[in-house]
Amino acid sequence: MSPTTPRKRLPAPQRREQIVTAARAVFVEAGRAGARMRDIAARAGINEALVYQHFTSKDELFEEAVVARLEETLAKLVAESGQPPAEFDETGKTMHARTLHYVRDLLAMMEEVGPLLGVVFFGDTEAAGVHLRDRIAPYLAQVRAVVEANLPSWRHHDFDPELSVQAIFGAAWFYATVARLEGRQIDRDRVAEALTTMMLEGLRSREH
Amino acid sequence: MSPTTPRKRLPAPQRREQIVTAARAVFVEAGRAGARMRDIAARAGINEALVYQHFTSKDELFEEAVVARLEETLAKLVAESGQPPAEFDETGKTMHARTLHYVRDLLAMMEEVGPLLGVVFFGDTEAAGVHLRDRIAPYLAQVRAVVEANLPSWRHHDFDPELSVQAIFGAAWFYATVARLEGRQIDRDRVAEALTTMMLEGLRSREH
Amino acid sequence: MSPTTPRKRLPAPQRREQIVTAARAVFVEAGRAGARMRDIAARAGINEALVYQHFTSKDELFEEAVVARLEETLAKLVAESGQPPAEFDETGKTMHARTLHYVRDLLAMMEEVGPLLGVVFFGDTEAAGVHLRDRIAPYLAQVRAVVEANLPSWRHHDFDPELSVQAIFGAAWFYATVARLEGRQIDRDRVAEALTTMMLEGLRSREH
Amino acid sequence: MSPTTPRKRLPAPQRREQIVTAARAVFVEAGRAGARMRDIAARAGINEALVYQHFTSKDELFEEAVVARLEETLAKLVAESGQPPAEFDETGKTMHARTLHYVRDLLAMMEEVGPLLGVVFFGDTEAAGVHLRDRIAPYLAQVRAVVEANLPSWRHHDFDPELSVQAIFGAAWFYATVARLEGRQIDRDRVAEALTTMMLEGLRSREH
DNA sequence: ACCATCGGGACGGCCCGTTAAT
DNA sequence: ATTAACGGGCCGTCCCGATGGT
Repeated sequence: MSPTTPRKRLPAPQRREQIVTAARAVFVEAGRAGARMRDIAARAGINEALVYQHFTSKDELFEEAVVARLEETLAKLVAESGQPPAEFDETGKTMHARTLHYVRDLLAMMEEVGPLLGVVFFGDTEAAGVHLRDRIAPYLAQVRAVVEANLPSWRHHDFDPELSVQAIFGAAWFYATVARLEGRQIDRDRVAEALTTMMLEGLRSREH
Repeated sequence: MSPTTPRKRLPAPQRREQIVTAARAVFVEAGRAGARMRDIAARAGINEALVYQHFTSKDELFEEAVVARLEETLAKLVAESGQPPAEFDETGKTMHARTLHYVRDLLAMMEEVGPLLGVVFFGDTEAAGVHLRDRIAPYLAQVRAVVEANLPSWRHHDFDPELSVQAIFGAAWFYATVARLEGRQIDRDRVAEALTTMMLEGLRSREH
Repeated sequence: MSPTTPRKRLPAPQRREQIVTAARAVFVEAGRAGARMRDIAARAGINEALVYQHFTSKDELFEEAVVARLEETLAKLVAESGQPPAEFDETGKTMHARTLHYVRDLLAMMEEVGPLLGVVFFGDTEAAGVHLRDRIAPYLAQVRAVVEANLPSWRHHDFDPELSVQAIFGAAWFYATVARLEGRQIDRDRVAEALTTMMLEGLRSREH
Repeated sequence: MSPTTPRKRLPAPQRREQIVTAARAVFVEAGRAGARMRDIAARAGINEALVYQHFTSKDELFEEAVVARLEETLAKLVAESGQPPAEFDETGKTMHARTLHYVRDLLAMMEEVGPLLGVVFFGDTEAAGVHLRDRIAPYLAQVRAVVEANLPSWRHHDFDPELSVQAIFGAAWFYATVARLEGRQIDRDRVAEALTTMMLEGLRSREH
């Protein structure tokens, strides 16, 4: 009906992708259980039965549309994050730059998949636990590993890398979530800079 | 009637509370749409119809069990948070103590109502927006107001109070969520101290 | 709506019975898979959901409405069939009378549950095999046992009791089935007499 | 196309036959309504849509695969059954031989199409009535006619030919059905001989 | 006033029989 | 001969009113 959605006879992979996209939107809007297969089909502009020619169940569709996408994006983020340290970072500028880069990517990712993370975490507690352990925690662990590998290259207080990683992750997630729900756009550069500075330098200043 | 289940006649407020508690648990486990009135009644150990004599609908029950509880707890947190500034905090110790106190309360709160926040935020996008605006954002705003009121009393870099408040809020939320899903306990004192220090002093140290 | 079906608030056992009766009729009319839960509910004059408060699934309903009923009726038939032999039956009159009695009961039973047997046997092959083995064959075996116990009491050719039992069973079944499908009534006395005579005396006469 | 399944272009009649055979098997296994077009296609090793290029509907396929086949086989049975009487059959041997022949053919037929008969009779009552009247009863009538035509040629008691024909038909059907469901093979010669003797001579012996 | 049983409109996930486009 | 598509319907269940007992 709408001219944007080509109505008929798509090759299977395209159709799959289309369905996955529609499903993602509906899952985000209504939650895991609240999402209706009918709505997903409708949003994809197709018949409900057709969905079942590409996915065997709602669960499978959720897996592909939400969980897999979330994982992929996390993987990409982590892949880009960390190189081994260079020489000792006397001024801390390198550290700042690298953290800033990571935080900006993190924010970008959260804009995209933040809702997915929420849907996974707060859709069904049992499933959430499994997903966290199998698909999400490993990436957090990798980021922590990078942080730890970098420890010798800069001057820092004693701190818990795992906690720090989760803190910045959570900060970005929440900030993106609020912005999304308020319909605001994120000024990624500004926010990333602010978060990075806060983390590395702290809010308190020790000189007058 | 059956000898196995001795039915009890409870006064209304008690019954309500019992139902609300059961409902909260089920909403957290299964999400807003995924929660079944059947399960809620079963968990409260009563008949399904009885629920409807105390609450007119699932929505009302959700409101009371999840949203209202969330709001109450937030209100309590905020109420405890901020006094007007004392004299100028030269060493920053006062600031540290007050922040630490807040973060510890925040963590405690998140353990309790973190899941509720998640269920509200990721259950139904439309409702989430409204809840954020009407019931949650105001409290964040109050915290920010306290932060701003305190600004003259300590030495600090230039920073965005709103962002900082959200960052710490998100950090605590995420940390509590992960711990819950992993079945871990939170060492509230340690974590609060670590988060506070990170925020105020930063990770980087400027002296060798 | 119809005055014959009392519309509301039946005690559970009555309701169950009502549903079972309706289900039986629909299963017979449309076959196991062809029967629609909607039609069953409609014929019972109730809502479909109510059916599921008394039976957990279509399969369970089939079991109770068709298989259990079939088994019960078979059990009753068999229970009435065989006493141990009396003294030697010189003229064969006793044997005739007893066989006649059995065949008449058999015919009566077939009018009632013949269709059920058909639905079980030709609804789903796999299930049919199980039902035959577990619920029907035992009764045929019992009848055969009675026949065998009676063997010494009358003068007979050499014959296979099992085959004979199945033959008369099948004959009665088929006859009843045809009559039902043709909308005819069975003249039970006449048919039982004819079948009995045929079995015991044969069609051929050896004297002019 | 795919290397695993070499698709073959079959001439139409072959393809039809292939489909019909598959359909028959599925109809027998699952009943008329329980049979799925998908399963039929799968069993024929072809695509589901292809079925619809040879048969316009499931009903037509049922007609061809089940009803027509049943009718054909019945026709063949009847065609072979009855010659006009020879001279008077004093000893009854000829009658015995001819009956035996018929019963053996009947058994053979039942092994093949017994299930089809069941599916027709117990799939849908309404259709069953029509099929009985139009396609099956006529053959039974023909057999009865043969029996009646032969009446003067042998010495017999007074009996109802129609009932006798149905009795032996039902006996054979039931016996074959039980054997099939129990996974047993039928010893056609022995069973035919036993049934024939039982019918003609009866079970009771009048000499000591 | 509190509680359970009985009852139903509406819809959820899933898929069946069938048609068009290629 | 295949791949893509869909109208409609099935089984099962969900949320919720009435009705009746203690």
